[in-house]
Amino acid sequence: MIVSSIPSSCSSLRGSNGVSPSSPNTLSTSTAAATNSSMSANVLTTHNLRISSRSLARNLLRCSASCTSPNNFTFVPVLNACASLRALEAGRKVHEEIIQSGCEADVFVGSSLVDMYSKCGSIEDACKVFNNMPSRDAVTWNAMILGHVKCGQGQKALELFHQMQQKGVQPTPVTLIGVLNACASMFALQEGRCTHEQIIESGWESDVFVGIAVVGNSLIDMYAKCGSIEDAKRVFNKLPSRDVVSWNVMIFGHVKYGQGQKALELFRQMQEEGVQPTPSTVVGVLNACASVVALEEGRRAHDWVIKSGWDSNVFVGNSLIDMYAKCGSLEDALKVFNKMPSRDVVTWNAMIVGYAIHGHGKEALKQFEQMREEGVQPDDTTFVCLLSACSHSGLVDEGLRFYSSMSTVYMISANFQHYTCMVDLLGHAGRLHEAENMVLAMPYKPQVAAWMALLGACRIHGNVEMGERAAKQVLELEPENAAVYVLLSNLYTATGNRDLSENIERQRKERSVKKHRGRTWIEVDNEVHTFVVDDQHHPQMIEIHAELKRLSGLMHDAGYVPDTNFVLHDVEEEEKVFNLCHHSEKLAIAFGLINSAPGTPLCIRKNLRVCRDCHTSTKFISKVVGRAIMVRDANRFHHFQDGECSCRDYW
DNA sequence: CTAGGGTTAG
Repeated sequence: MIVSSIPSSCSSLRGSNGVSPSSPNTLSTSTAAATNSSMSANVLTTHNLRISSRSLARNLLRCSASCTSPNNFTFVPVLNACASLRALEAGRKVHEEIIQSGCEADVFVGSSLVDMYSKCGSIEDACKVFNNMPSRDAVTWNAMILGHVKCGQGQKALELFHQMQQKGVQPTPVTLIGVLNACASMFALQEGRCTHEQIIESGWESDVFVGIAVVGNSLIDMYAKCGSIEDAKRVFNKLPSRDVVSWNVMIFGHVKYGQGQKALELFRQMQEEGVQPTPSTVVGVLNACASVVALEEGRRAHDWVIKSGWDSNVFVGNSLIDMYAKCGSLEDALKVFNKMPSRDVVTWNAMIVGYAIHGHGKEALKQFEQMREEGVQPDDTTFVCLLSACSHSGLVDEGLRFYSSMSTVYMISANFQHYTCMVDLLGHAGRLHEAENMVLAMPYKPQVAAWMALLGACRIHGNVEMGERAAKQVLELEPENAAVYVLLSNLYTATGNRDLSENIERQRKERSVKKHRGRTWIEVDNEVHTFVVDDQHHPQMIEIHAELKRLSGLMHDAGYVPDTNFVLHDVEEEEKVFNLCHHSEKLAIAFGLINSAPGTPLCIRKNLRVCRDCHTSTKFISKVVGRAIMVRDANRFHHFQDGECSCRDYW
């Protein structure tokens, strides 16, 4: 009956053959579908997101303008369409018509308006509509809560939840999803726990765990994002029915907290249980591969992506680029990039970063030029990527130029990450005073990262006074920051202040600040192996130690002299006597040499920065065994070959 | 009418 109410001028927009996303007629067909409430707006949301929002919005407008008497049933799907296409202006026009037609007071229409405005990025308008509504139901409140979460106002979302309860409106499962998302977005573990308790106490738990996995999944996600993997696991194990999203959030949670291997195990387990993966799963798996340099495992995932036909998915493509770059194969990253049918700004950023971490600054800048030529608008992350590319390659002038053009040409204002990159860039280049001025010039309270970058630069260039200033600032903000003690102690040692160095170590111990353990990963025969400092538990430890002894002899003959003057900054115990076996990196290298075919390059990943001693000894190892060794540390790649390293900025 | 998980940087 709704269809029959559409006047003849709209009939050209009406389609009866469903929706075919690839045909040029999709626009008009689905617009009519949206106008027909019985077909629901889902048809439109699922099929048309790829189509230019402007042209669809035009069609919608044309349609709604020519319909003589639209009612509340016609407005809702039209608002939905505007929301899913982020067509704010079209949405406003529809709003005007709603006011004229007098359906403004309808709860359904009001809720849809709130939803439309918040999805189109105008939370102010959403609030205005909400405040003027004569009656609101749970859906209205939900739309408001979710709207605030999506625009980053988690605190406001929680306040709305409390108001909703005060007004006696019963929360629905969707409310809980919104509240849990709000907690996750603010890393508010306490608040999240309270919500969990509330769910149990209120007896909504039966709904949560039996009827709808979505709330359970949101709980897992909230715990994982707030850093409590243990709680996430507990909820996961209690879920009576797990779906693919339950597994996905677990996989992501583990990757994010440095447990890439565990994430890969979860994925295997998921397959054993016969759960069908989704593109999201692949993204999680590729992230996990990138985090532990599992190149072979990553390639297998890529094969499977192609078989599943997901290679045109932008998220998947972006993750593939990232995985290949972080696993050391820029060639494969570029191949994926070139084959992608559609790219977004993230695709370009990922490629720029790929070049950056490999120390190919010039290529990174070329990639940016190409991006501009193709008319892709850079975002704030693009500039973080570019500035770090300049920093890694010592391109100071270029970095300064990007920094200024960012705000003048691209209208992107500098955030604290950009400042940190600039401090790093200037500091590495030895322009310490300019770097310090950069920190002091930050328009907001300087963050720990900026002071750390300055301290790192002082360590490289041996500026004790400034280093002490920076360290003091960090400790005021984060007294538990172990890296400050390590860097400062190394700075003292490097400048011949042994007493001061020992003193700072003593202070660290007195305040019981624990150093992070150094960890190294290496993939051999499709399997990832992990080593920690002073590892004694590996089944092949005897062979590994024998190999290190052999290497040590060869290196000695080749002229290697260990630098015992330097505190090894990734060892747990204060151990100044040089010992090859301490470093997780050396254990991994020895393991790789024993277990892989001669001539194949070794690719290693560690969680801390490569220290000076590791750097020198790895150079020697690459020389005496004639193997290329690639080490990916916390920030970048170091390519060692025949006793040389491609990276020259620190040593 | 509202509804869970996804890509890049530090």
